[in-house]
Amino acid sequence: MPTGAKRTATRRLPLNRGRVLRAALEIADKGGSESLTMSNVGQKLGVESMSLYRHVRNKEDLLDGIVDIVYSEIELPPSGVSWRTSMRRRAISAREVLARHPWAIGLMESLTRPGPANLRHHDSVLGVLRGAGFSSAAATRAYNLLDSYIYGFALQEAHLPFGTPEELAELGKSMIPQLSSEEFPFLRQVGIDLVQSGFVYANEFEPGIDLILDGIERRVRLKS
Amino acid sequence: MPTGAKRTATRRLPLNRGRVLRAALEIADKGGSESLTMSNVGQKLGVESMSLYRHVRNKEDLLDGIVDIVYSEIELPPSGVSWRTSMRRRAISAREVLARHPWAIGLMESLTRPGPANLRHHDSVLGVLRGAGFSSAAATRAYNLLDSYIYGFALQEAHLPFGTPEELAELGKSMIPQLSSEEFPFLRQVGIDLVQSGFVYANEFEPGIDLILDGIERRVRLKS
DNA sequence: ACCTGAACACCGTTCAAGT
DNA sequence: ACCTGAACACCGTTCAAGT
Repeated sequence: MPTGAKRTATRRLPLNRGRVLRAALEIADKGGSESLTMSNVGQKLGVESMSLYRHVRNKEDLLDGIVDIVYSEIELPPSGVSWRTSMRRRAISAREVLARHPWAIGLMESLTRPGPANLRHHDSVLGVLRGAGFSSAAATRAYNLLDSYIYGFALQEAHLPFGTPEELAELGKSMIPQLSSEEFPFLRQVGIDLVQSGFVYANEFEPGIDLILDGIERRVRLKS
Repeated sequence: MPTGAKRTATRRLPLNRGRVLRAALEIADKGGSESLTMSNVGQKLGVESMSLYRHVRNKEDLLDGIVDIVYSEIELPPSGVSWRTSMRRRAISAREVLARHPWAIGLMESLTRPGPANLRHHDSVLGVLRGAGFSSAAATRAYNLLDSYIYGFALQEAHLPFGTPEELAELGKSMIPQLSSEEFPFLRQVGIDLVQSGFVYANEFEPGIDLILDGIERRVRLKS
């Protein structure tokens, strides 16, 4: 009788939207968005892919759902500190979350149909900026500047073929010799210099955010 | 005899990589990346999808190819002007090209396997910055700041459900009433203000680039 | 109430066979 | 030399039928 007991037990846990979305998110985290198929999600839950359609309308709905979960992981901008500190903390959290779920960056179409976590997040950010005296136009501009930088940084980071200086060094060893000094002299030289100085892409994020916060303070905050 | 003459004539044009890539690019421009299937590309060329494999290794190769074409459309940074002017012109061109080919932004994975246009572009940008006295580290930082902003801006622009103030107004009419004043007060207010003032997202790009160029001038150019 | 077998339309891709 | 028919493995999705 105990034959297949475990499988049956696993099955007994009733399926629901939350379990489906969590399974999908784990699959995407592990294998990227191309591994996220309805069939894989079903398998992870001990169920056929067709069963999922009772809990999500279709794959698009599933993607919207997991993108909103990712959004919910981003720290809301703290209150009780200056707008700069608050925006800085939020930006760092956002990049961290996107680095953890790199597949999510390419799924921004979902923002056309924002989920509840997304809306709440937007409202909080705008609240902090408005509370610090930004006009609606200035708050929008500041928000857009920060998010453009954050998403663009994350987008590039997600597709970087190296992370650690060691990986960069390895990549440099194989790539740099292929860059002819006549055709790509600057690329070659900069590549050599970066490898030699142990460049770490991730360290570039905070100086960039500070530069942008500076500009916002200086040019955006009290405008219109 | 003239039966099918035209079709035959079209077929006579020998297939080659360039024709395949150009057809693929047109399809993506017209219908987005989800309409870009091997079958559609073949159809556009009067050929079965299997014939394409003589000219591209596989679909990934085809995507790499069209992304590099997109890259080639971005204006190289002009020389003979200040680094700021040069970077500004390049940035504006890059955003314009990405707005014309919004599907390309999600295909950045291809940057792991950069094509010739991509390499040439990188080399030119680094050349301008190095020529203006930027160290390798400073040039990398400046380049990364600009590109993060450009890509992030384009990524958001590509998924914006509105372009013109009229579209924004229409969207506002349908969305704003759904935002409860208790749950999303700031989002609601900012939405109302933006609609009322005729906000145009695209106009935000240049002030943002100028803010970043300012920061680079001030903080990055002469460092390390 | 919840799950699935069978079926469909559509992908990318290979390869032997056609011209 | 260039193209294609047939075939395969894999998608997302619907729906009638099962428990």
